[in-house]
Amino acid sequence: MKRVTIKDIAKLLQIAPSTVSRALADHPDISSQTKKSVKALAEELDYKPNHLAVNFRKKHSGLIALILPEIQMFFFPQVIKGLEGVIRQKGFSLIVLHSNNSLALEQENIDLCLQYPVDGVILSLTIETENLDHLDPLLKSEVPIVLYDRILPSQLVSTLTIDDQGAAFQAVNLLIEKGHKRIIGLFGDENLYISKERLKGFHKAMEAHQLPAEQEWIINAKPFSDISKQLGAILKTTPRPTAIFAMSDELLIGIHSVLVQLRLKIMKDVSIVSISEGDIPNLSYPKITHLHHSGYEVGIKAGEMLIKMIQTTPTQQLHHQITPRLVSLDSV
Amino acid sequence: MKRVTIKDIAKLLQIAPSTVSRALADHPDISSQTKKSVKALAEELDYKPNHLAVNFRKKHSGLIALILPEIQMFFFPQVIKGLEGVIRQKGFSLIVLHSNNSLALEQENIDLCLQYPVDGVILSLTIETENLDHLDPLLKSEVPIVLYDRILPSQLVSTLTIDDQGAAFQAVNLLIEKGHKRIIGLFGDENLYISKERLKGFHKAMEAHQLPAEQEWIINAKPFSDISKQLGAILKTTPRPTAIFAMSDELLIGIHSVLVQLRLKIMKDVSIVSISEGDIPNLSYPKITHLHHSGYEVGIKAGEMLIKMIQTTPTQQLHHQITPRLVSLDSV
DNA sequence: ATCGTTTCCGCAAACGATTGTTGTTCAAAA
DNA sequence: TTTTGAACAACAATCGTTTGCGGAAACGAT
Repeated sequence: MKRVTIKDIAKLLQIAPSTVSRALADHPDISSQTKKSVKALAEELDYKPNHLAVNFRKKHSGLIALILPEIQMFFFPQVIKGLEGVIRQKGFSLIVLHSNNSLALEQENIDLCLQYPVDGVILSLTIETENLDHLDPLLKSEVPIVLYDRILPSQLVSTLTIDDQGAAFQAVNLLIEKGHKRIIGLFGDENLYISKERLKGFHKAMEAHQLPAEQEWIINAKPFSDISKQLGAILKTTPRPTAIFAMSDELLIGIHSVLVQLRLKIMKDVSIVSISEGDIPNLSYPKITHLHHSGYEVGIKAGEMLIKMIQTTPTQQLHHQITPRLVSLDSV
Repeated sequence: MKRVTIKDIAKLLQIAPSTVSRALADHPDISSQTKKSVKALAEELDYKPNHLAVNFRKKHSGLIALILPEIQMFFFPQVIKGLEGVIRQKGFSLIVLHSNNSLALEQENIDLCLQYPVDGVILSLTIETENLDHLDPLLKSEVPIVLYDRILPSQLVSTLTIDDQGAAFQAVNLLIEKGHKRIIGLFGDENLYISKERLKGFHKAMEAHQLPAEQEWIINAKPFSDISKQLGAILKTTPRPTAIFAMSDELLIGIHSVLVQLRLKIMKDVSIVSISEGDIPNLSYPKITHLHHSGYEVGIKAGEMLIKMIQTTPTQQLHHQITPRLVSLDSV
């Protein structure tokens, strides 16, 4: 079925297409009489403007790209949820691109963004990404970029992070204040800026209390790898570590099966503090004390930042840091 | 920075834009000489065709919409991963829409799909959706639709499901064959077709072995609700049920904290079989025997079905059912 | 009666690429 | 020499919408 166009309406009403367009847009040049009849007919014919044409004419796509390095279970769905809401409300649509932790794919995704072109990009970097050179084409085309979570510090693009160092510091500090001295640190891939920052926070907290950092108690997990062997081995040493800090939900889940296996009880045998999206800590028993890193909040904020950048010209780079909230539950 | 257009190339080469277009497309009407020089210059100027213009002209957007009723943690990310891969490979992009389990929003999302218009829709229904009437406009515009997972049976659109009844039957049957007679059933929202089907499978298995179905042992959980109280209460009755069937990962996770709380051991005290995406069962200890419902596979298949529909005309409705594989681990 | 001002609307160009049609050139066949 | 037909490329229309500009009509003010 052919769809109704502005021309159809114009022909039926014996007026010019331009008039129809303006009437629909409530242009002041058009009499309220004309507007009324145009709108009535548009309604009747169920006229829907053709985005393809509008976007072409207006030279923007109404598309915002979210480029993900990997599909995480816990964080990413919440980011999407937050982002989608903000974006749709402002009349944009969200397109999702997946880099699969490959720099080459990330590159390819950026090319795609340029071809559309999308109106903005929200980007979390792959493990392989070591600099931001490949963003140059986007920058040159003045496509706003928000880098979040897995970032590299830069003044050329906007960035959105949580206070990674601070969060890790706070978590570990809490454990130490509760009397723990032998603390295991579970981190993500060691090449990630975010892992480095959180590791720094870990070390800072230890140093602040003059505690030695046991190198063997720091685990850097590759994505999707099984940490149970490493963690199990450490938990069998004597004297046994009494607390674990986990920098993500993925790692937190990994802890569970190890503890059950070794018949260790959370809280009684081992205290845990994590940086988490929030669902998993509440589904555990006992519930896990954590620093709440809300993907939902990140999604919303990222969307807001990007839209602000799109709507202001010349584009200004924004930098925002979310302070994670300590959620004290039952694991410490 | 202004981007290079076909006209620019034409002007520089003193030829017509149409010639440039055809040269780039390897049209036989163009001499290889011309083609070579055009391609060389295009390369040099880093010419990228403007999707906005191409799509407008060709009357398709290259967009495929994924409409989700809710953002699940385990299933949905894998679907995206599979889908994104297939789709990008065929030159489409994925846009994600979220209905938040509201029929009104689903409706709105469908409108959006029409306005673009997208080239195809992959849809999982909300809890509130009771019929497919609101898909009519899409159907009339001949936009291919693949309904997956949360479907309603229909001949008007393509459908992709797993053998829900069979999976549940197999799971429960396994438990019964291992000697269990008192089995708890954990299901999703009772209005969902998918819950009904799996419940049917549950009952069929019970009936096949002449076991009574205890109505009180069937739990229908609303999305995101806390099942621990209900489940905890049932597990405290005597004689205690000895096995649990969970129809999803979300429910499976819920079981864990209850069991830890009641100091019940998986396998020793309570056997478990679930229908799962696969990650959670392997992260448990002991690992959970489950019927593997691969989101990744669903994503890929859905993408393939949709693309086949897009590329064949007139559009034919496809119906496919994935048979979940039993993964025997340590929980039975 | 004349000159501004409004008010309202149409004309036509434009966005960038694609494509049906027409035209030119050149060489081979008649 | 004329005809025929490849081979190649230009012309122009087109997709649906927006927008700068110009112009007609109507009205009030001088």
